[in-house]
Amino acid sequence: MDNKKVVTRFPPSPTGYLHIGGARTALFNWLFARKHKGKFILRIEDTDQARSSEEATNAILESLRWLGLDWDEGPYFQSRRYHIYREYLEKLLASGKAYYCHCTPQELEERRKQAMAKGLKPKYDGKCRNLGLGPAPHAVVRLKAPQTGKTSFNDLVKGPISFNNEELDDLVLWRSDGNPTYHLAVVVDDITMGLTHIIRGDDHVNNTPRQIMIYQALGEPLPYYAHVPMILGPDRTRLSKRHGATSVLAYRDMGYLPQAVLNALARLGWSYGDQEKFSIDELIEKFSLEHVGKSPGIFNAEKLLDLNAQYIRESDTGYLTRTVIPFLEKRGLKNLDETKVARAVETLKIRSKTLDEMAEGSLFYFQDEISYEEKADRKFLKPNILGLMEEILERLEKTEVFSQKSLEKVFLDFIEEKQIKLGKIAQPLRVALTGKSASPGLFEVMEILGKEKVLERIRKALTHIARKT
RNA sequence: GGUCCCAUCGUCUAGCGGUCUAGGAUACCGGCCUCUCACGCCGGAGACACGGGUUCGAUUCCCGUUGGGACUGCCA
Repeated sequence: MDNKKVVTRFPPSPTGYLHIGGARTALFNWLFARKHKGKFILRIEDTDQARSSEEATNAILESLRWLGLDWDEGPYFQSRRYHIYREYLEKLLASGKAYYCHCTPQELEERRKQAMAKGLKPKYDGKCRNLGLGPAPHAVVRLKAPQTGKTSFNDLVKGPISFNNEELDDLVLWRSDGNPTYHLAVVVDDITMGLTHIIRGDDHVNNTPRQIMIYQALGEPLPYYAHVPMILGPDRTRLSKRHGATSVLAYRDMGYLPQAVLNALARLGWSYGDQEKFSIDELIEKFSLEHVGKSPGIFNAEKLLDLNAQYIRESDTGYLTRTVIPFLEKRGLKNLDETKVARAVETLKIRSKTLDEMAEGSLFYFQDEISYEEKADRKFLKPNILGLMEEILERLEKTEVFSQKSLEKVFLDFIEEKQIKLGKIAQPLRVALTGKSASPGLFEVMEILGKEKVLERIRKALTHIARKT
């Protein structure tokens, strides 16, 4: 097995969107496969007909694509592979490793209760185990599991794990409705697809001995197991919808960059010394199961936000421009001039934590009319500034070249003459031009807005202030 | 309840017996820079759950306690 090509998989069940935890499992499998030049398979586990949906499948595929986690094979759908599971089931039946069980769910429920009442384990009591029953309308097929001894495996992240077989019971392999159960389908798929490494959430640790028993009953070699700790919500319970934004697509829609999400996910549970930032290539190069931690972690949304801000700061302006445009359009802006968007992006890169924030912060560049933030209006657009503003308007009217450099000169000369601080005039002007008290640098704003727009907005502010007197 | 897993700053984590008066990141608090907001820089506060061993020496190894999580389905 050691010299065999590595094969990993991501097997979501399409019962909902892809959440952070699932995405991390997918990422680890993907990284491990890429690192070892192996194969990464996508498999949709839709044996639960009632809960599976096509929308969920599509959302999962879209999430993986957005993250850039490409698969080499699949997506396979378990619902289309029943003949294979059936074939393996027959093998087990033929070899006496599995048997038909005629107990009804109600009977089982009853006996489970009784066992609990007596303080015994609520497991299947093995009633039909040696009855030699055949198929029947509501029969299920169970694995004839070993009842003594131990089932052990060496987990690649947790180390040796062992279970007493007395703890386990004869699990159902085939349901009375004619469908395979999860355990059978998983094991048969993993065998037939040639899986070498099973990297999954540690909520599966307890399932592992059952699955190992199926491998053994089938006489198949075991894969390596690596159980990654769960991701918890802030209340330390398993991450779920209750914890707010947990879906990958939600982060996309909030204006996160896929690299930032990937980076954050990788660092949740895995580490490489003190390094915090990794490019995809670096992740592939440096990822290893040995450095995956054993303890569960809480998803740190603040840190992701900061990482996102860093990636935005460092991203190529052209790329940011293309990705921010949908966020501007979402705000009703049409026919955007890409060159102008790029210039706006250039000024907002270092002050935006998300693309959504960037879009919000750049609205004033594109709107015909801006509105003043109430507080900013009250604080800076006061009558006492009228004089200075009129004077600077005059100078700007006379300024031919509206470049940052020349504008800066105009202002420096102006404050020198007037013996005032730049802030004195800069803040009121900022509000006049952007509507806000915080914005990119005044001169870059003016350059991008252009002379015409700048003059227009200053004049508008002047009438606005005049009305207050 | 039973089984299994886990336990370093609020959070993510480094640490694989002495290098630890425990390092980084984030968030928080000061300061500097400055036309605002950011960025950047400097500084601050903040953790080895507890109790036994093993050892010359434990954050690191073993056991127990406590705490947390997962599983306990004809769901995956």
